Amino acid sequence: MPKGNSVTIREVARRAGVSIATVSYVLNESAPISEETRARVLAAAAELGYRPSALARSLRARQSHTIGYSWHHVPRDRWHPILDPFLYSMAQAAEAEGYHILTFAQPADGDPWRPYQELMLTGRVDGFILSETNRDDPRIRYLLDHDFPFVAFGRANEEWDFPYVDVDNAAGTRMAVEHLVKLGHRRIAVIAWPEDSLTGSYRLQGYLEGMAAAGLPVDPAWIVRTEHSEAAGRQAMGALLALPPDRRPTAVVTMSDLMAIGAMNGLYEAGLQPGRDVSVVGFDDVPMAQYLRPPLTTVRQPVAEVGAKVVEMLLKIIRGEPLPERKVLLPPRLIVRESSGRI
Amino acid sequence: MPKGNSVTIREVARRAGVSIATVSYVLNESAPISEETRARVLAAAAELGYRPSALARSLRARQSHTIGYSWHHVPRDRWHPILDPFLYSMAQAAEAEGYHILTFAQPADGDPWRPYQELMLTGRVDGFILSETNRDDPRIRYLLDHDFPFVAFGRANEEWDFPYVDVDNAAGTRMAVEHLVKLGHRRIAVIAWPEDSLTGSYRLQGYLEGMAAAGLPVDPAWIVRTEHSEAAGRQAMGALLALPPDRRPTAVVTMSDLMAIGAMNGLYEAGLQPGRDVSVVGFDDVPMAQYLRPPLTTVRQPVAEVGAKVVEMLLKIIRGEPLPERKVLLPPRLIVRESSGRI
DNA sequence: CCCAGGAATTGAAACGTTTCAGTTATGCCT
DNA sequence: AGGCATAACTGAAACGTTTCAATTCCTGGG
Repeated sequence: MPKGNSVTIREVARRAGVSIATVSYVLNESAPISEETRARVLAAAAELGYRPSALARSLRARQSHTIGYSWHHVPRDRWHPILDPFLYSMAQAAEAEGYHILTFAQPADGDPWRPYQELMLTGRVDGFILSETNRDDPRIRYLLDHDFPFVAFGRANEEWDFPYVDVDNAAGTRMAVEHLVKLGHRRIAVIAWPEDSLTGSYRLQGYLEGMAAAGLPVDPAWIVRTEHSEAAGRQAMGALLALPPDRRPTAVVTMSDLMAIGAMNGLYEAGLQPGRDVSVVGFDDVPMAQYLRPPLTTVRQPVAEVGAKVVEMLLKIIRGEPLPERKVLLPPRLIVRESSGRI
Repeated sequence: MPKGNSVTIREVARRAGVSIATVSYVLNESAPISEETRARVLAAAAELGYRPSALARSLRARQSHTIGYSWHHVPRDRWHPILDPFLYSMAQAAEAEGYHILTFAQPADGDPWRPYQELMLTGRVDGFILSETNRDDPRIRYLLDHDFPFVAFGRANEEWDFPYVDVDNAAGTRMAVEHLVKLGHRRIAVIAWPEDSLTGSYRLQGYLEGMAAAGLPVDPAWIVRTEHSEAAGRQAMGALLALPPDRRPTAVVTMSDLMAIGAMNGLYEAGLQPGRDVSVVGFDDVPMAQYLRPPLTTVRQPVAEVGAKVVEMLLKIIRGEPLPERKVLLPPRLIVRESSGRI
């Protein structure tokens, strides 16, 4: 049977010959204590290796100093492009302020807000970070209705007023289009997500803005909406290649690196070479992207910054401090590699 | 200022017209209570939406019902091949038993066991899951010395007695070699990790066993030890290709998908085609592997099973239940795709 | 010489549970 | 009818903190 720890404030007090209140005051520097007593308490605490119980402290303060985070699990043929850096930067930012991240699974069935409710009602967390939000997101609805602290990585309904940090998705695809235009492309297609994806609609919008800014017409056949998978990306590329030569796009912008890879594979299947015959641009800049053949031009999201920012904002909310900016949009960066072709 | 929750057992007791002890007994079914009272308490609790405070409960029980997990952060040009499925399966397994996973960051500097110590002494967690263990792992040493509950995904020094679950790495590379031998290869190389990697030494050992079992000699030049990166894999392949034709390997086993990708890129650079001119096998089966050109033959680790198992074992330890098997080795699976060539 | 006032310290309550040790009411046996 | 076991329930302690309110001890002013 392991012990864990068991030295309490009482023992420190006894060893230093003072009351537990004094020990608490010394350790938290929350009351004037004579230098001599202070030194004695500190010494006793150090000798015993005393660390205050986070549990007792939390109970008393009614603050768990914990932040909840859950992510959507994806099937094994896909991946979560940002989980690692996002979670890591959140953990770092939280720990710098004495908080910790509690990760929980999103059960496949049942109301999506259930686990949030449970954590909230049992007082296990002081707030939540959400990611992969969408329009009518039931989790946001729930937290908003119950006035519980949270910050989202991603937006939702325009009319819902809640704090979020998001990447300027439209700017990302706009930059991709601008880059392709600069390379001389005029017929640029987009492999987009279904209409129910809010993030997808921002990215599509960026494409449209980019085309409009360049004064290029958009053939409706160039906008392919399909699900987020490699196979879908491949099929979409097949459909684009089936267009008559004068309408066939010479470049394709996609919603994700996964779909970009599908698109490139679609080109190979047709005997074409990505980056030479047709340019392809992805979104996410997963680590693999740079090692693909050809290396993938893609839009990199400032994931670590988002992670640090959402935590910073959430802690302000939890502490009741004013929140200077409730809605933050961070710019992505276009990483140019060979899949978009040579200049 | 958000409220969180605040309905306590006291209010439930008042509403049901009983003492708080009775409420507790009803809710935990830990004492005989008349059916009538039971119903009244349950009704009161439901009407108030009462959920017991996890904090108070933990303090009283001296159990946080929380498990700590930390992972090594990697630079952006690499990735953590198993974080998502591993963390997810752990969270699921833990939650089924009323536990949660606390994730924390490993600071770049300082003793690696510091964050473990902090969490342990403050009573925030009841135990830890470790991953990416190695020989002389200071975290294992620390937890062992302090007799604190933990289970590792991965092994360490033979003489250290601690509970772990690991994938049978040797079996993985052995299967890879067998597969290649079956395809007719006789000169099979391995791109391995530096000697200080314990996991790497198991995987190398499996390669050696596979070669021995097939009665094939191993040319020392076929064993290239190098760091875990795409560039290293590429250079290693270059070195292998530089061997004289009669010593040049026709197949290569690698320690990871990342290095396999490097190896394949090395082949392309030399104007060769992976899977046709030289076979390549990876390790991990990252989601990308199947979309590579050619799709990568690789060893898949049963990550979700490991996650469920380590949690199951840790909870047994925490609860003081007997642990039937302290050292578990799970078999990996070879996923055959085209990078290893046609039969 | 007394007392106000401040600095340093302490006792005890409170946070919300669980559970031990008791108290009441009921029914049964002799 | 009296005693006693049992069932059902309750009061209070305890988990380890923080912090309010109270207490002690000085010092200096009148």
